[in-house]
Amino acid sequence: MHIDFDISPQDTLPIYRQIVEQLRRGIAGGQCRPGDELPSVRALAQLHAINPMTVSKAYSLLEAEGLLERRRGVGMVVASTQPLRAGKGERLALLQPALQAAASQAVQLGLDEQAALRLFQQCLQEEMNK
Amino acid sequence: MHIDFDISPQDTLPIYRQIVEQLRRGIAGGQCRPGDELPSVRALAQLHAINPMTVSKAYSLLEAEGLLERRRGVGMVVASTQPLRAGKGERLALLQPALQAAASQAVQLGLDEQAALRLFQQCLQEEMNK
Amino acid sequence: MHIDFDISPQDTLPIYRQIVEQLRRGIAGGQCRPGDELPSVRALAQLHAINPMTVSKAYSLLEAEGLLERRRGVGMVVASTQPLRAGKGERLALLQPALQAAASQAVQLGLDEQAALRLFQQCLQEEMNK
Amino acid sequence: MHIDFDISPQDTLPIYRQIVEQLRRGIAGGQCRPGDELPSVRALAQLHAINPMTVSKAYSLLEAEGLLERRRGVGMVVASTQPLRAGKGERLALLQPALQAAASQAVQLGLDEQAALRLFQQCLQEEMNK
DNA sequence: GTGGTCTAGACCACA
DNA sequence: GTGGTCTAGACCACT
Repeated sequence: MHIDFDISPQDTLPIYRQIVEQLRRGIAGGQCRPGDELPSVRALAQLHAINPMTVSKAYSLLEAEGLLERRRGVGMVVASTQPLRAGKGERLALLQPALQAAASQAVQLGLDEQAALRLFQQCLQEEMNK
Repeated sequence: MHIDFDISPQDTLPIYRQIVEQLRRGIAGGQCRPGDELPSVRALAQLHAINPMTVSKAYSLLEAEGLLERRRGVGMVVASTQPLRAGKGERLALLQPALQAAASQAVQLGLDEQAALRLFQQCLQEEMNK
Repeated sequence: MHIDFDISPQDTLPIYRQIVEQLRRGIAGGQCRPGDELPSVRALAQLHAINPMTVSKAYSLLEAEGLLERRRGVGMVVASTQPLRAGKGERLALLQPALQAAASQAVQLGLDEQAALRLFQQCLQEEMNK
Repeated sequence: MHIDFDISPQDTLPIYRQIVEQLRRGIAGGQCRPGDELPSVRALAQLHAINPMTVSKAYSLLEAEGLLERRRGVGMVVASTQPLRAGKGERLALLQPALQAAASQAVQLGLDEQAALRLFQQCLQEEMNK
């Protein structure tokens, strides 16, 4: 598993939920495939200088959701029941909340559609070139 | 003042910060102009079924920031020291974080630029017709 | 809410799951009704001499499952989306795992059906007279 | 020895204790008799896809308890000091905890005695036909 | 080595 | 007062 989590402790979104959502997207997007082993709780905790329990909490939630499976004494793996990649509609649905929030902000800021779209396009291109 | 706040109690962003940020954008976007009166703490609290202290906390923070002024007997008004509307570059800068986050999510989901842009356009149009 | 939890720290079932399952049964059985307030995390923790986080974990899981709702600043209540009492088939399904385990043990112990049933009847009557 | 262990890795009861308790019941029930040879650690581990150390741990505990004996070159056998079969009262006593727990659950679920008994009878019959 | 559970205690957001 | 999040650290079960 070579997903690199992007953890921001000062984000309002709790750390464990940052992990949950990034992993959820990684699985839906096909970046993490069924059977892939996840970084160990301790490794991930140390890498981002956070507490192991915080990572564990995220993993447990995803296990309860059925996205991850626990292999006793081995670690967590992406559940074999997951599709290799979610359908496009499903992935767009996962993206929608973020775009709705951004659209709401754009309108409140009195920006026109074209300006907002151009900025988003620019952000997308930067992100893809990372 | 006819800014209509969009409050989601189950959002991870605390309610008082939802108010603060929406008002900040309303001022930057020119929707709220210097001297405009804000809804009273009680009115806003009742309208959204939230605690008056939550509203009060948001107003106090904005007052401390200099965006709002407390007028005795009148209530809170948008500070007269505010520009009528922030410059477009400034407003785009305020929008950028949300779009960067969305772009990052889109890439993690394995979505292509076109699909993401179309969805954003759709969100913008829905938001403008509210 | 007057559900009295029966917590055994030395049970192999983790404490937070003891709470989860007892509450699940209490709701399915109609003993806890939609809107009922739960004992506060701190109160329950103190009553059973366990850590508040243990209780909190149980409540969070039930919230994620949709059985409980969080009322900010007030506490947890039984979700209003719950039926007053689950259907009989559903409640029997919740009981089945325990009975299957007991049946397996009875067979391993070489006990006959009549003896096992009589003992269960006796246990039921004792339990009902509590 | 043809005791067939029923191992559930996802059960909250640790695997080594599942083995210990099933064997304890098999001995009490007369299914395993003094001198009976147990499956080898490796065989049992392979059969249930569990770690040999887990099986070994279970056997060691039972040896310490005096229920099993280690015979050099042969393996583990049921201790010759065991009675052929425990008395019926004793076996019922071993079954009681499981039934008490089930009875408690039935009452919490608001089920009546008849329904609970019928379900238990059904479980017993299924178990006997295995 | 893996994850799970629990504790004790701190600080935050909300009413 | 309510619950939420996080930390640091201990011990357990399993590979």
